[in-house]
Amino acid sequence: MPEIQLDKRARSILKAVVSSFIHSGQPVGSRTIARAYREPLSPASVRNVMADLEGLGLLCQPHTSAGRVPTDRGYRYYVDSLLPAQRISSSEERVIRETLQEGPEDLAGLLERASLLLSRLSRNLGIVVAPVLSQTILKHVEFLRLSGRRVLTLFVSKSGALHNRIVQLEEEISQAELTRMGNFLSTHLGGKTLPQVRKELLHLMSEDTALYDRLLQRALSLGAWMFAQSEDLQSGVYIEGASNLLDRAGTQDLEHMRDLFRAFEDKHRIVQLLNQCLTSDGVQVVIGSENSEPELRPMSLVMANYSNEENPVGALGVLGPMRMEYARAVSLVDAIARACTEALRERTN
Amino acid sequence: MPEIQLDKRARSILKAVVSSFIHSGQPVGSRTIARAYREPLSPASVRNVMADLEGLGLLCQPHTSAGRVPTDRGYRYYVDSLLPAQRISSSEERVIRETLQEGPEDLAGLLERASLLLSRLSRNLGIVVAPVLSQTILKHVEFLRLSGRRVLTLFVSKSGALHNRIVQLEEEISQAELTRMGNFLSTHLGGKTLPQVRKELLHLMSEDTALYDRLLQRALSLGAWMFAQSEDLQSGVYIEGASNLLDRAGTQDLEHMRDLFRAFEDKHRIVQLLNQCLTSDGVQVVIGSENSEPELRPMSLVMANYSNEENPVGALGVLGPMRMEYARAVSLVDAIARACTEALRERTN
DNA sequence: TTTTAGCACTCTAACTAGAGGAGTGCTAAG
DNA sequence: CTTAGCACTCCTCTAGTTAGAGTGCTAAAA
Repeated sequence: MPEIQLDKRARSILKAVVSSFIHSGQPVGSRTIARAYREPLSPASVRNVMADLEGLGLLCQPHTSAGRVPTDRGYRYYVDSLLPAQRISSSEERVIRETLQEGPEDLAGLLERASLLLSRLSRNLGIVVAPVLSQTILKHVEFLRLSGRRVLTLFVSKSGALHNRIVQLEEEISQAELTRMGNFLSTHLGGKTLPQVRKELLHLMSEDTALYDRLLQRALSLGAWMFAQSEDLQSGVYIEGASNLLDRAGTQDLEHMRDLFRAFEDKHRIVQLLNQCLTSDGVQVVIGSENSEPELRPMSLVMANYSNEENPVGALGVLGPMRMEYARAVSLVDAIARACTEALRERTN
Repeated sequence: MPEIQLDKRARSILKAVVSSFIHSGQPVGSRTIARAYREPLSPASVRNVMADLEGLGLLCQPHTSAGRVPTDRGYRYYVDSLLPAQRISSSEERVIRETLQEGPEDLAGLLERASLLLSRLSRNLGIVVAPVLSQTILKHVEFLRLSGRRVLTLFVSKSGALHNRIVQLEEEISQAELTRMGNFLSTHLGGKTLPQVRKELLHLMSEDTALYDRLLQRALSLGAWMFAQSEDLQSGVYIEGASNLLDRAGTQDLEHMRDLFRAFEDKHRIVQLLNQCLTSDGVQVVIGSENSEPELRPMSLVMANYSNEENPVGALGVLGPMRMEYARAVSLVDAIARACTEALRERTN
């Protein structure tokens, strides 16, 4: 895609068109722009510029005698080069900090609250993806005998996330023995990330098995099972505010909405989509057809990652119509991502 | 509401009208019924009967020259007296059993699967409410020191449900001490239901405090905090299949859908709604305006409860348009509720 | 007494035609 | 380079018309 160079007036007019369309949802005519322009400029002049912008593929007309509407590339230019600097209001900032730092909940609660904030404050769909397991630091392992050979295996991460599964053992084990097994694994594996845990387990198992009593051998194999599986443990996705999307949808968008909702039933795809931004910092904006998922083509996604003390671990964002308020969404996502990072730090210190 | 007595023909025609409307979604004319009738009957005769049914408030016309549509009372009569006996197919039955009994997950996973089954098999919205806390039997208490004075408190129920919160202590406690506290509470409170646990805690605390060392006193107060709060721990709700609802919605139902989705963001209300059926056995059907929630008025809800070995503990159901396939929904909800009860029994034995 | 054919009537959905209006592109003058 | 003027396009809204489905009523048939 060629770099597009626009002179000052063209930039100014493009910005006005996009802003106006975002605000009204109606195609923007030359008169509207001319009126709103600071130095008086005739509609005809505006039309000339708009025709140029259309030639560059930044604007288009729904039909010959309608006003202009931004194309995907138009939005892209707007977001990249024209976005009015905006900070979230200090009162909103405060709400965010208080909501995310005071909660008495576990990690899941924190993330759900974050998603709710994204949704409420942007009036769009809020999405939060839980920390990836590869960055999760193991804190504690516990085995609880539920009944007979049924055992609840659970581990807690340093940031307070809780993962659990139920396993059916081949032979019964007493709770006392299970407790010993849990303590053994907690002591030997605590503080490591899950990939490290897996490696360490393999290492321990390959050592001269005579060193360990039979119980601990079993502990190792149970641990291996637990953490081997943890790859497909779908890390949670927290989606809030579906009704916001429906609110803005016109009657003809109904089909899009159907597809969209159906797509959202496959959480795996959402995770992958959001986790793209684990590798690069800052807020990212994906506009309309740039989207890899066909169902999201008529939408835009504003997203960023959040970190534990060292690395990006999870992602969050706002999904809305292409004519969303990008300036606001960007500052909002940025603020909430930072607040999540902050809240995570507080938990682990 | 007066008992309505209908003769054989009227019942038969009402049934045909409701069935036809459920199937087609179009107002049903007298010709349609006359054609589908086993013994040939003229449209005029059918019209007479239909006029009677309209007089009884069981049918109505969208406008003078349209066919008939069932009223809420019409659906009610159909569900109460005309519902064709139907059992779920044996292959579906098998899918349900396998899905709900083989899963290696915790309780949350089981309930999510149940919700997914309800949604997929009914092509409507599936809703499952987690077991109420008042019936939850405590299995184990655990305290984990996350950092500084931050402690993850968690308890596990007999059926494998896991509840956790994070608490900020006034003074630091070592993990060893926390473990002792957890063991103490597990031993003294395990096997009791949560209300019993609360009572027992109060009792223990009121005893001569000199009997206990300081640590155990702290354990008691932490436990009291933990379980006192557990009342507002929103028991989970698992809702799946929103896109199904959208699929059937016509363009003019868009507003209803908005309201509906907005209502569903308040999970508390959903819990209350479903938990109504904890007190009475069997499948219950709530039709249209019978619904207590105004947003659900254009919808119908088919629901039932599921039990642990003794008592009803949770509820599940299917929400769909008033013209849903009641026969199928009823048998489906019944089957899945039974399967959940069964799966719960297996877990706790 | 019950059923049915016939008929006039009602109301909607779909189509057509025309008026009004917003907005454009082009041209020529400032 | 800007702008006024103008012809043109195309959408949207309204009103009027038609076709069709379905009804209720009446009177004849069973």
